[in-house]
Amino acid sequence: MLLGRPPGAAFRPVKNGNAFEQTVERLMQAVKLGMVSQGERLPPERELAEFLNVSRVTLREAIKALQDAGFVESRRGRLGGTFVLYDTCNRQTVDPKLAAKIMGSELHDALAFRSIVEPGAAELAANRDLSTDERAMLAARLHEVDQASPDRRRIADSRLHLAIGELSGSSSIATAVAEVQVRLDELLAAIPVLSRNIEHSDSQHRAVVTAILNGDVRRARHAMESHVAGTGALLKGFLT
Amino acid sequence: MLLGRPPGAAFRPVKNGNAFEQTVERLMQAVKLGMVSQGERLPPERELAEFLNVSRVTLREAIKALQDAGFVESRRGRLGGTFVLYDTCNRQTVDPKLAAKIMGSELHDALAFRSIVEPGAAELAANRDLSTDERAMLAARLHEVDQASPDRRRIADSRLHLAIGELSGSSSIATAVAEVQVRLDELLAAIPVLSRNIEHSDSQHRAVVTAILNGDVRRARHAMESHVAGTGALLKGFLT
DNA sequence: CAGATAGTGTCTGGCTTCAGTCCATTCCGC
DNA sequence: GCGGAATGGACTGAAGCCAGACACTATCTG
Repeated sequence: MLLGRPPGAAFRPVKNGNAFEQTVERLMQAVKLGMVSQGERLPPERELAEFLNVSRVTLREAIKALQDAGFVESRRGRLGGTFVLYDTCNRQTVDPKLAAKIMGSELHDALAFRSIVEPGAAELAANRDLSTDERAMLAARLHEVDQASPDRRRIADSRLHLAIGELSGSSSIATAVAEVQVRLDELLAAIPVLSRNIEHSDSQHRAVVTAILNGDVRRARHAMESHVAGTGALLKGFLT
Repeated sequence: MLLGRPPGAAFRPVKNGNAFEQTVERLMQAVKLGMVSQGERLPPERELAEFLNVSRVTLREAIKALQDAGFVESRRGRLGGTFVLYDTCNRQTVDPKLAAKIMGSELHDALAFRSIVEPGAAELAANRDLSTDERAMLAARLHEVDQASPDRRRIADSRLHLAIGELSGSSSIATAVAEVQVRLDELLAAIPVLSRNIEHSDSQHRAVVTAILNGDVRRARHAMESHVAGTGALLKGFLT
């Protein structure tokens, strides 16, 4: 695998892999990041296929794979659909080999990207006029993290960050936040759950959410900057 | 085209279209944004196909399409390759219908994304230890914009922004900047070339580049923020 | 009980895309 | 000049993916 210098953004890949694998991965992510939770139903196949821009056959093959792996279950009939059985807590922690592989610039890049995207999302969210529902949803996500048992903490954290992405009001930003979460998820799950770290992280979460709810743009950005810098440093420290 | 509510980032498309069209578009972009300029040669087909993650057949079909359209020319032999004939200055300006269509949230989203990504890129670039070559390259890009004739201005502007993206040191950020440029390119090309606007934009470009070269992180971000806010407002004003 | 409805499950024919192989052309170094 | 190297050009068989039609099942509504 001896490639020459990598090309710039001009000739980056047009696609990432085959449709089937991509679809499986996307669905797994939706479960692992808590975008759909245990017991919930996925959209009907026809809709989902359209969303993912994939044929129904391909989508069904992907779902079949998840069924075989025991993650989802499909039922027919009017109230049928595909339901999430286990959202993957109790995941095995990342193996050091993988971590080392990823370390080589992948991690650095992901963290840099995050340090731009997430504070931006917080800023945009703080700058918007949030509806009552949106405010309630954000508060609920924060509360989930606060109350989460250790094995559900990671997923609750994801959901909070994802929510802030959505509240930015820009679907591109929301997508970017989701992408960041996916890239870092496994590594973040490997950080040992020390109460010291958790308290710190929780207080930063609170600061971010409070600033957003108060429409304090500068503080929202700044709080999120500290937060991602903090967990970034933790990650780098833990993986070296 | 009556879709229900759009799904969140969870079920965003796995791919955007067929490989052939995507490839054509990617190559066109590389030309239109000045990533490869007039007279320059594309990488050899075998490499390029690997970069784009597309089979050589597909790539060749795409190149064939560009040949038929008269944008590139291929020559065989040891010093052969595929050469760019015309980088598309003298493009027709955007038709108002398209603009109106795009206006509906697409423009808003693109500008929001840009307002996060480009200042972030400037900040990261300012924060890096740039090599002599990199510093020279950045200065050269700035000079190109300054000196550009009206019909080459858009392309020079793109190249400057793209360069800052690359200098961020994060390939994800570089990609995001490229994506933003692609999304806004046609619209930006439609802004009338008033010397008032140009001077203002130029002085902002200078401020950004100076701050980056001086390693002044805060000023770099701030200057870029003003710049994108400015052209954003100009765009919205012009298209309504 | 008899549709109507909203889902999953199955099949088919055809287009797209792929990896691999070999050919043709041009230039370089000896 | 002559052989090697670097490129574009052409072909093939297999695999992937698609749109669409049809079948099945469970629930709701009258």
